[in-house]
Amino acid sequence: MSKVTPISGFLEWLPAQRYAEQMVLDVIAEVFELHGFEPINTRAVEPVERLVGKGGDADKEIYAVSRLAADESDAKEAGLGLHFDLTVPFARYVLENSGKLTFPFRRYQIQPVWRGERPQAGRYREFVQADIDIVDGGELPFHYEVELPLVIADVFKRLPIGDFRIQVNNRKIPEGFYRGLGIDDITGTLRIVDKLDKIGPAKVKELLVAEGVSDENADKVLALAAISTSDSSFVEKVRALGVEHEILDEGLAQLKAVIDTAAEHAPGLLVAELKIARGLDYYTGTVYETQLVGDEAYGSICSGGRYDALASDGKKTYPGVGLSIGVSRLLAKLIGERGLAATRPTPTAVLVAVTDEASRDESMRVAAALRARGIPTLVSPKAAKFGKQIQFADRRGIPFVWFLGGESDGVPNADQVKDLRSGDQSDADRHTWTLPAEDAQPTLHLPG
RNA sequence: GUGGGUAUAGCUCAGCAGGUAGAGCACCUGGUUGUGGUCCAGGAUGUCGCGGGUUCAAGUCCCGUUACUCACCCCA
Repeated sequence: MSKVTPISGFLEWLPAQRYAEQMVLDVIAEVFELHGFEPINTRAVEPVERLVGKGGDADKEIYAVSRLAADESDAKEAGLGLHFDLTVPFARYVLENSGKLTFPFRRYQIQPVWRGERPQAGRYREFVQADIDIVDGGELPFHYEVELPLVIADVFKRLPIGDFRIQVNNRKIPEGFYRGLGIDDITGTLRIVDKLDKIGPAKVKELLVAEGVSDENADKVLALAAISTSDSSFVEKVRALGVEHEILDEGLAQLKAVIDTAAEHAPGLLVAELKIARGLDYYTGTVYETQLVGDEAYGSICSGGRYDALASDGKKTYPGVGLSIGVSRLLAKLIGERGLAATRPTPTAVLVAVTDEASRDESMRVAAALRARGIPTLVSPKAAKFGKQIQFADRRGIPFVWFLGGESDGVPNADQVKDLRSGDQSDADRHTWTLPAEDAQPTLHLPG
């Protein structure tokens, strides 16, 4: 083999970083469960035909999976591809298990997904998503669209990720608004408006006019997109633009409900942002997008929305609403750049020193006693000088070193434990000694 | 898929008018004969991404190639 090199777009952490990531994942799962979501996992592959056409123009990003030794008989089987999100497999899962699931079904799912696109900052070819979705057969009550962002807000509030902002819009607002203006190409218009942050209002207007939108209407489209409020005052601002349409009314009422409820349960975290569009194909109601404050250009770290037809078996349609946390993107920023870390870099709390190889058995007994009481413990690999053994622990971030008492003149001495941070060393009993509270359960912290 | 940048020690990088490779950090040993972090003194380390060309001589110039990276598209 030649030189080992990283593969672009595939993120791998060092142990301390992975440890922090794991703690984040634990918090996410825990909060999802607090909100009544049940865990599922789906296989990594789906038939290619189920994948294509389901994710906008994701087709060209799908990784195909085949055996190296595949021959013609294999070619007759359905081609397999790695899933590029968790929604498509979930939809399939719902259909496959519809008889065994109870609806409305609330599930969470934390898994890697794969997209064969060109990587760049915050974009990977393999990344982890943490999804929650609520799906029902036939009709899905609107109130779930209010509930979901509150779950996400709860997750983020429990993580030291700094300030964040969940932006919410409702697809019915631009749709109704555009229809009220007489614009028919809803998706095309949205697609152009979606570029607002990148190219600015002047360019957007140019593109709109080029698409046949009148100068006056283009201004109104831009005026709508400019509306951003943290309370329900956006309703009056939209009204002030003087456009009337039934769908617009519905959208405004729904978005108002989301924002009003959020004002009570997650004050300041949700913003009505009428320019966001999201996944142009299948979203039909509320859409969400989340930015880290100060890193808005980094991209959304949590997105989703309402779709009327998550899945359909021909007879029955399953509408759903879901949100997906881009765990890899979020952590590449927080762990990779902002230094988010656990309060110690390793799960190990104690290194039991080995005085000499003859007493290694005794060191192992100490370790067993500590482990039995839930204290992560490692026995020193070598009976090196104590200075070396302390250094071994220190370099790994193991906070405590345990020394056997041994005996002098036939009288046993007490074991001792040393706290490497303070240098304090004192007698300790292997059957009763416990970690200080702050060491018993490492937590996440963000420097600065 | 399109366009730009980079590629030298484990890491961050320097090197140039073409003349057989350097710094800092990290690492190892000792000072410190069983208690770390500091300090001092020593020490090891490179197919200079790969292939070809020009040249007496190429890390340095030219061509190609691969990988990484940034941006566009789109998205978590």
